Amino acid sequence: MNHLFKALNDSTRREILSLLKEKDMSAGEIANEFNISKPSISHHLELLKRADLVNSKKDGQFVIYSINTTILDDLLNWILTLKNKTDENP
Amino acid sequence: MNHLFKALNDSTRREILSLLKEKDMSAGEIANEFNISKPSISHHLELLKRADLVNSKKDGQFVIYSINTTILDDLLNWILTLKNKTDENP
DNA sequence: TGCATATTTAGATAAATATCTAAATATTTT
DNA sequence: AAAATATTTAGATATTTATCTAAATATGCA
Repeated sequence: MNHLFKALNDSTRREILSLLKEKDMSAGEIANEFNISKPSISHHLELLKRADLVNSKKDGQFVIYSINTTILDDLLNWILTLKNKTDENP
Repeated sequence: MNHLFKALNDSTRREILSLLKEKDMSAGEIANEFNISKPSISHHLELLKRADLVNSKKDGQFVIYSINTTILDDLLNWILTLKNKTDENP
């Protein structure tokens, strides 16, 4: 859960997820959407990967990133648990 | 949204929310649950308040904190939007 | 084989953050 | 009014983090 919250606590990374929601993209394509150096974007992608929010696969010289939303179910459950004052109404 | 993600990106603050889910507590009661100084807890509570995740009301010399989960609806929607690949299936 | 393109790794730096102790403020009690 | 209790504010410090440039590591192409 720590990795997940950490990954989401940055607007650039959240924007990357929004982009990947629409379509898979290479690291370079993603970097072109921001006024941030490619190494910085690479670092952000690494944190997203560590949180299991994105997958990557090598395609020739490119690395294609895709979103993985299954991990967000954990977050959904965490939130819903917090919203249920007790477990009396599950 | 920035304040919200920032507030949640700390395990102490998330634990505070879990405590407040069960019952309202004073700042001191909260602090007693952690091996962290009271000023540090006070700082965490301030960040939770800035994110609108908790409310506080003064009761004599005590300050009673309570959880506010309505702001979590924004987070829920943000997650659900991300999970819907397109808006074709709303 | 050698050059161009794509991405990551390394190392440096400035800003943000969690924590502490000491002091200030507010309230209650004696 | 003075002492005790509860909480926050101030100021300091060590760690984490986002960012950069330069260099290293793939891969593709001529």
